Amino acid sequence: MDTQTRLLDHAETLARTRGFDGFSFADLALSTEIRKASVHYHFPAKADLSLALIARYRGVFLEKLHGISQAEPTAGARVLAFLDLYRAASDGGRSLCLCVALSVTQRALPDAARAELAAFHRDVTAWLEPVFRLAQADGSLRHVTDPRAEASAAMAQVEGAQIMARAARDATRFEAAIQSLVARVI
Amino acid sequence: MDTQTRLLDHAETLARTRGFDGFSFADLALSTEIRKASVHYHFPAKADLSLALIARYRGVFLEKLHGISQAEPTAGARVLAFLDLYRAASDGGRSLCLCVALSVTQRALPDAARAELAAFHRDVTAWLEPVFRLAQADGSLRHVTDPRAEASAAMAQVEGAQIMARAARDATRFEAAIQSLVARVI
DNA sequence: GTCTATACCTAGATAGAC
DNA sequence: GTCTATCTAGGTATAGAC
Repeated sequence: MDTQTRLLDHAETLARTRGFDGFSFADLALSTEIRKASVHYHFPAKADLSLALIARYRGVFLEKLHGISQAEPTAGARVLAFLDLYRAASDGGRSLCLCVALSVTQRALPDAARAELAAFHRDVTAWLEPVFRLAQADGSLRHVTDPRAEASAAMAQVEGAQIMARAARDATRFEAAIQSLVARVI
Repeated sequence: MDTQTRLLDHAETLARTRGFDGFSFADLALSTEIRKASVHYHFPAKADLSLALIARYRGVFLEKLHGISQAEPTAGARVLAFLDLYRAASDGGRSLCLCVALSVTQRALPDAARAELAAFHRDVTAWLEPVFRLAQADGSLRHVTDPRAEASAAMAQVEGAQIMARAARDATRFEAAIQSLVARVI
């Protein structure tokens, strides 16, 4: 695997477990076993790293969503698979979705990274909305009256669930927070 | 107003707008117009400040919740008032509830602060659960089947809504993310 | 209680050799 | 592409005068 990819992999893990401001190029250098200056060769500034991270993450995540659409015919099954994605990202409260991890970063991200982040949110809700619309048609999820509102709400709920699990370092908090959605699946 | 209180007020604002790691004692000294060393006199380490902040915040927030219970007789009205609290805390995407701001902090909080944070989450969901139970009795909120699950979900939803509004610096994201809950009020 | 001054450390980033 | 060495800025914290 090339150095660039290894750096992104380790940086993603660090950003998601400690927050983007919670690791330094020194930490990244340690975990990839190269020197700090070499990290700067690949990513001159941390701002460059943030952009590369979120851009890659968005592509990979969208692929997964499309995979769900192809594998699951019903809206209920798609929502459950969506929750699986975020459950995995939460990793028992040890980790956050990269999007959440960067969203809560204090230090100003470069405009390009902020735009990627906004695009990520837009893409995910844009994927969710037709899922809830499908639910109205196939009846595999109860009480859907406004697919657009449901899409926003579901995203907020999984993001909040990750935060709660992380604060308590307790995986069951995530489950408790999404239970109301799971229970609506027929 | 005494210095201690002024320090806590400014520190709370800074923590909620920039994140707890996003301000330094130097920033706090600047905004309160005393010297950095004097800040250290009141709060020897930043860990002490985190604990004082969350402990005070929990008390104040619980007071507000009790106020809602007394002022609003129906479950629907209580949920709307609860949302008002978080809408105000979000301040158009410029701010976060202190609890969220500290929950997403990268740097390890002292155990006592972590315990306060967990207690805050526990207290709020403990307040929400009987509200949803009341909804089942008074019919002022649609589709409540599991008050306990609803309490967890509502908390996740408002926390996630704050994160989304903050990431986009856009107040309408908060509204969009809680719309599904608002629409359930009769 | 508040101040000036300072010590210590870490993070981000660059220079220049190999 | 990777290294050693170094610079600078800023954050946390303390000493000691007033």
